[in-house]
Amino acid sequence: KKVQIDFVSVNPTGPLHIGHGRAAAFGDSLANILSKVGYEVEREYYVNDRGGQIKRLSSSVWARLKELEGKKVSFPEDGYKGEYLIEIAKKLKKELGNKSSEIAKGVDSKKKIAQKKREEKAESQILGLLGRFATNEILKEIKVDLEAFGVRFDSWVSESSLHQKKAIPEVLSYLQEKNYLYEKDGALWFKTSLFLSGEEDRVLKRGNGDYTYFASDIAYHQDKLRRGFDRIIDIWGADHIGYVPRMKAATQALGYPEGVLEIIIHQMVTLKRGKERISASTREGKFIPLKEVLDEVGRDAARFFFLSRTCGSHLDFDLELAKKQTPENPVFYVQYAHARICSILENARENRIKIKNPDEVKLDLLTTPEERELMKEISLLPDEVYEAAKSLEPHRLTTYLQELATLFHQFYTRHRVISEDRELTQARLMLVKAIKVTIGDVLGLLGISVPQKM
RNA sequence: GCGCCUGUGGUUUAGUGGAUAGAACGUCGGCCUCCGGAGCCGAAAGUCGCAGGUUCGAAUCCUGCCAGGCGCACCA
Repeated sequence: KKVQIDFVSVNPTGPLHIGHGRAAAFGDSLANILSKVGYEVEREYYVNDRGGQIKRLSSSVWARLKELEGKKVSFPEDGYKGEYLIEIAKKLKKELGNKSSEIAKGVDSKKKIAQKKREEKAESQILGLLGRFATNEILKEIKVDLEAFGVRFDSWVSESSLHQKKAIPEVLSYLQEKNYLYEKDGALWFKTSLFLSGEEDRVLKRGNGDYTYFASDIAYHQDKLRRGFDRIIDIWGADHIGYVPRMKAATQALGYPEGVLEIIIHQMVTLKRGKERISASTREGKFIPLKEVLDEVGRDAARFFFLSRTCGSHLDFDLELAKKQTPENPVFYVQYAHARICSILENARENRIKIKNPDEVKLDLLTTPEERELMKEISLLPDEVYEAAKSLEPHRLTTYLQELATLFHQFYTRHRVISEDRELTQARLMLVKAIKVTIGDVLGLLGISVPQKM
């Protein structure tokens, strides 16, 4: 069966921040888990590279560009205030050389009213150019950050490619045929209320002829559904919660059964610095970049932290605390168990102990409570993975790993693996090897590294 | 105002209607002749937001209330 997971899909208007890290860790790990239980999984990133936000981005870049040229500008009120746009403006200036300033000058100086039309045209052209450049640059940064976080996508689909394919008018005429649309106040509306009581009808095509985001999103989902997936999973932030019913209604309108589209909402990550709460806003430029978190607490610790909690819980991320906790982070507890086992196996090798074939080893020698608990725990692995896949909850696996590591550390302090008793040594080496494989597999599913040494 | 989500020791949290609610951090006290002390053992710390209800049995299901988060556009 084929499943597609759409996650992160951050608008290319700013770098990834801490909240996106949660979605990235969650989606990536979920993809690993589903693939482990036999699904053919595709990871997709949808790029919203059109619309009002890109216009705002463009004018923000333009303002930064003018600033660089020493002009006083009033920064657009609803613009993106983050400093990353200054870097992009610098880059833009370098690549375009003097050309940009000439164009900007031409537009800036409004001399005659007759010129106004031409200026407006030039302005929209420049903004378009700036928008494409900035979007591109930001997307590049996003890809670098994702790579550093160990997340790779199989497929990137952009909103503008849907426009090029004329996918939106196509899907609208389909809905029109089905009689799911109507005109009112010069706009084209979708009968959401037909599918869900309590939902209001929504505009798909505005009075000025532009399509709304909802319209292109319907086209996008139709495109996905046509690609033949048995399941489509969208992972969205809580700020899109109100959008869920609408999207599900649209899927039904397109003639697909309820349940093909699953939408997982992960709650926001609220940032704390001591007692002060900071809401992560890209627009205001107030956010902690994911990159910064990775540099400070590390990829493994960050992923484990995000994956230790249910995605429905509101998460307080205290950067100071996270940094402080780094050496005590449970991820090291688990990794340490693995490294210890590697060290035991290395020790066995140095003592020239040959590890026998499984069928030659007397496992019934493992009779201590610690050994029995460990064997029981290891045998739970398939169930744990299956349950994590079924419930779409990767965090079960972090809990499992901690339990397994605890049992191992207890066993380790109470019993020696390598001893005079050769038969017992063989049995324990086998046990310990099984634990190693188990920890390695699960850490792999979580996208966390599996160190031989620490 | 309406909708969705969340409330579990000081802090961060796990918990698929079932036994004495598990951990981790922090606090206090122990454990290195011997495979890695990033470890182990122990202690203090909980009216599972509050109040009802369903049930033989509720942190878990239902209702109401309180607190916090996120939404409620011809924005994306």
